[in-house]
Amino acid sequence: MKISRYILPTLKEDPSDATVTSHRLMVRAGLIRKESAGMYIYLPLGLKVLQKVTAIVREEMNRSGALEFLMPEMTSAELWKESGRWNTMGPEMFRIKDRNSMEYALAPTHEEAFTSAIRSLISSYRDLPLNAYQINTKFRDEIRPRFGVMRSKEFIMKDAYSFDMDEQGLDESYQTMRKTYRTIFKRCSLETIPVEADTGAMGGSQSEEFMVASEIGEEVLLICESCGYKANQEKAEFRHTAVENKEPEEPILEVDTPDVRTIDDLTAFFKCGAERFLKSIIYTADGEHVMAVVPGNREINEHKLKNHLRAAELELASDSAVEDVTGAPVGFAGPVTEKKIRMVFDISVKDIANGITGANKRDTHFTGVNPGRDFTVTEEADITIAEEGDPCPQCGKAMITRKGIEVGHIFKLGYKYSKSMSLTVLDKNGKAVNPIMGCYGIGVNRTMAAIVEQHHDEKGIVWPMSIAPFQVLITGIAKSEEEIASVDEIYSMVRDAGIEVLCDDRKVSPGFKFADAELIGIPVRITVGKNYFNNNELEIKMRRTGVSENVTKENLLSRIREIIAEEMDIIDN
RNA sequence: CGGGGCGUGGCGCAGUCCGGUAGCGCACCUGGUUUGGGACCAGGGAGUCGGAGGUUCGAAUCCUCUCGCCCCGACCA
Repeated sequence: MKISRYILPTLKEDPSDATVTSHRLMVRAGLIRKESAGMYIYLPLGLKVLQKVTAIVREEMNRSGALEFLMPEMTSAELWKESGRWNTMGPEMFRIKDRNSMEYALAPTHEEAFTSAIRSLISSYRDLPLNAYQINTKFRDEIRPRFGVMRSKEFIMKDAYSFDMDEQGLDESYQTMRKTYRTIFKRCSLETIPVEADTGAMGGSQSEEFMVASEIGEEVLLICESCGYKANQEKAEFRHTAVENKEPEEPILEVDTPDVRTIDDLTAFFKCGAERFLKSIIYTADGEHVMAVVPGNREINEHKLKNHLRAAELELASDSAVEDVTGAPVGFAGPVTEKKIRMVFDISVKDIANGITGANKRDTHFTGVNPGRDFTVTEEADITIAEEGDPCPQCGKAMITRKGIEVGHIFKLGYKYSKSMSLTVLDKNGKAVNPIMGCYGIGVNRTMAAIVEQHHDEKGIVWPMSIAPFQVLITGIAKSEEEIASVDEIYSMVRDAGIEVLCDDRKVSPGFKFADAELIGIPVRITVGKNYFNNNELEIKMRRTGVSENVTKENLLSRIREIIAEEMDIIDN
């Protein structure tokens, strides 16, 4: 391909709306253009990269034995009603109607669609195990799309769904996908960290997310460098050490605390550490009010709380609801009360001695509050967020935190969909049983953006050979007609050898071409200029290392093939 | 949805406070000179100043409403 016949709108200046490196570089290098908020156009160069990523995903999925499908993007409301998600999916799902008022969803995911499709295709245990997948667009009405294609309203996902006869089979399918994912990301030259993930309240027993460590990541990971425990903060546990030698109990006292509501206010007022307070927050879980009580120095992990409560919806109670429930304005709630409200205590609450808590009365707190004596720990669970430095749940060593971009997710679904949608096969005894399912997703566009995050320098993108839009860029610096013909001859030779090559034949200055070459990041650059016209020397320069070498025209092809093989080798090993 | 910011040729911005009929850089077109690290000269095309309404002799500028976009928080690949 010649650039003179290509659309390659590179930009010298950063787009004003791009805040992260991958977004900035993808726009500047002419890979993508914004169509509107959360929707992007892939220009020819960007599409090539996307196709390379897609090809790797497809190859590895096929190698794992999975079968590729292509599902409709418009999924009928009936499907979603069967599983119950028509109501629970909420505003994130785009819903549309046809002229006959038939309702559809623009698929945000395809569990229902695949379960339904497979239901009509299989009937015997002999058909299992089965892993069905597709590479297709997903639509999600994101609250806030951002970071370019990293989080968009429309994106390409590889989604796979496994069907097995039993848990052991599911585990095998899950482990196969786990391995496949590691291979896929490795082939994309993307370093990922698999972490334990939240499985949610709706069932599902095991789940891992594949994270790319990055400062712009929207996920927080807790990592134990000692034993290798890795988990998403939503899920991460930490070891609670029981306090020995508690202080002697003091009497409970009512204290006037005018307008002292927050933990910061309280520590200033009482001149003591935040851990002494019993932070009591009122939530609404599926319509029921719940008081969550945690030590004042810790944050509530709403995922853990939601899972513990087995709630579908969990949100902070409104100010008026708090007043109804506690009899006091927000800021004065506490577990010492006659009121009937469900309370969930973090497992470390029972160790607090002579604590301070709201008195459920305006401008009033209790001091000297002791669990067991002043209130009963009725319901106990781990409901706080693990933080940097907390002891690892496995080995007790201090954990560190990292930010991560989630590029893949594998999940043991269990029977949720096979049961709710009546997917059955006959087992060996002729009895109808529900297969057990797993689901496995990779964000393809996000993977592409994550690769740019991991492979760039101050001049631009540095594509790994495996997903580069072209393997080789020829930069022609020709003046006369003869020289132009000469560049063209080199280009034809490389192209005809089956090498993916882009030729910069534009009539612009060399510096301009070199700067663009670095911006778009094609791994190998061949400069055809005066050294070639005069001395038969072609310069090969590697984008990744900056190392250059000279070859003759005769040796060019063999040397390029060698370099491509070497670069692919680096990725594989 | 809450908080903050921004909408001016394709892109990046100035002009807005203090009203006088739109400008700069990049990109684009023509001609010429250059060209192994983002060349130069000359000429040129391109903007309902996000939209609607209002105030005014006169609005990019002031007022009202509205739409869009970006950033910070709760969802997710």
